[in-house]
Amino acid sequence: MTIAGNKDVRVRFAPSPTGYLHVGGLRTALFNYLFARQQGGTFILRIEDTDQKRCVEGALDNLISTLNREGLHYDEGPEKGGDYGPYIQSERTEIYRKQAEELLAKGHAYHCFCSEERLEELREMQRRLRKPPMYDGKCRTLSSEEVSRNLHDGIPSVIRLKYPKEGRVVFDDVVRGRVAVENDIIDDQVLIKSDGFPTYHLANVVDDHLMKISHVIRGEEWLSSVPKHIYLYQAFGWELPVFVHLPLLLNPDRSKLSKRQGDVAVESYLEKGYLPEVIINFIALLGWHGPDDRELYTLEELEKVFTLDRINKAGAVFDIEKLNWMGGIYIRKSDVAYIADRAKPYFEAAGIDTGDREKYLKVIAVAREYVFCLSRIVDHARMFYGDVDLTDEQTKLAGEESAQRIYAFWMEALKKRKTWTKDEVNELIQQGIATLGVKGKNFYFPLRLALFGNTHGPDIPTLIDILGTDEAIRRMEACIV
RNA sequence: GGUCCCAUCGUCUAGCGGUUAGGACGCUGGCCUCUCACGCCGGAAGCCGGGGUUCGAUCCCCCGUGGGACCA
Repeated sequence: MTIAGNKDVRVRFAPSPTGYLHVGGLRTALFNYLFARQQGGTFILRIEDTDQKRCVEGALDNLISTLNREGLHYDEGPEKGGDYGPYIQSERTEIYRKQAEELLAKGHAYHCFCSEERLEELREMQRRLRKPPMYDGKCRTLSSEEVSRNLHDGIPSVIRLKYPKEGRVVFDDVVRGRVAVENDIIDDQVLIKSDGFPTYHLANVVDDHLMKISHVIRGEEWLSSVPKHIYLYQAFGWELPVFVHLPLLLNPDRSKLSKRQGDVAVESYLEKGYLPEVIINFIALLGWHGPDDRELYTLEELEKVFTLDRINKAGAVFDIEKLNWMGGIYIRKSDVAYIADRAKPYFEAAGIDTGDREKYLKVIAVAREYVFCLSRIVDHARMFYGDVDLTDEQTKLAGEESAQRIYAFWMEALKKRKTWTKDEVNELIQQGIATLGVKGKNFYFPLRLALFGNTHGPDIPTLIDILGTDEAIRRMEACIV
């Protein structure tokens, strides 16, 4: 199972196209991808859109583009193709129908003609009796004559799994170990709905088999439906895949990560300018940990070291604080030009002209020190472009007599030359302090205010270097009362 | 309600019978520094509870408690 170069390893990420990619989904996709790459296997994308109610226009394109932006390129799937297509379940309904027929013929499934009303009443009664809500098997024993008559009469029906009422299932999960479930608590799951579409359970098992999926790596929420799946595999006479149920991603209150409690769409993190590689790195560490204390990994590095046996069992809270920390690390450690290019759209959106490349790079080098995502860089960069806006209080500070003397000194000094190195500016600072008799904050704050619009920020030589001598003079002039 | 899963600092986690229980985020003290940010150094903070097994349990078993998921 851990032999590299295993061509038989075929895994899939099988999301529903509900409009956006959930971070939990991305984590599942990532682990599938990493396992495939680490093993030299195949990573497949399959779209589970049999629940038409949940499908959203444009969701598929969005899904694919997000996966691509995150670097999780699949080997087989929609648009790309492969030997086991189609990879969209709604295009495979004929297959499921045939498989359901087979189950019917083998006596592992049956037609159920119970109305929605009866089912509702049944549930209501079970609720009152504090019994687990499940189908009572009324149509299990229908004679073939009754079935064909009902079918002929056009009574709406579904096809249900004829799940055994006795015994127990025992199966192995790579993460959980051995799991045992009593059969009597398992419902006669609907396989084909009245609209002819299959349910998740049927489509999933059929596709996993036909697509030769070797390892089913998915979220823990599916663990409790494994017995039904196993029964299906056995009913068809198919070999079982290896099950790998991943721990859930959790909200801060430890419930399953949901839209209710913050952003869960990968796209929205991307929009905010979290680097794609940050999201991958961060999410890889939710439920998985490398062999040492390392926290920073590129996708390629993860591909090398990822193993299933280091997956954790317990759910993991999605901690935005730590994501932010990691975001900041990447923004500071990456190449300035790379960050500059990535940040450009945010500057354009803010109406800032980044045409002066040299200046822009200097701005980015400074502004990135303060942020954890690209969209925020602009907030720390806009003062280098356009005019400085001072509050009343700041204007008052700049208008003080000592501040005015400082400006006069600098305007006079800077005029002497076109360009100044940082060292030369530092010399000027020393001169200024000496001649004006002002030092420390009293010297620097008015300066930073005039040049930058804030008493906190980069050092003076850096500010003058970025702005250029002329602009620096102009800005101080603007502060002269 | 039933079933299943889970349980180490607030959070992410290392640990696979004997460790001063390690790392990271966050918090915090200090250093750097004109300020902020970065960076660096230090600190506080954890084995859910009770029984076993064992010379010895964070680790293995059972029960409880708590949390979660699924079923509708």
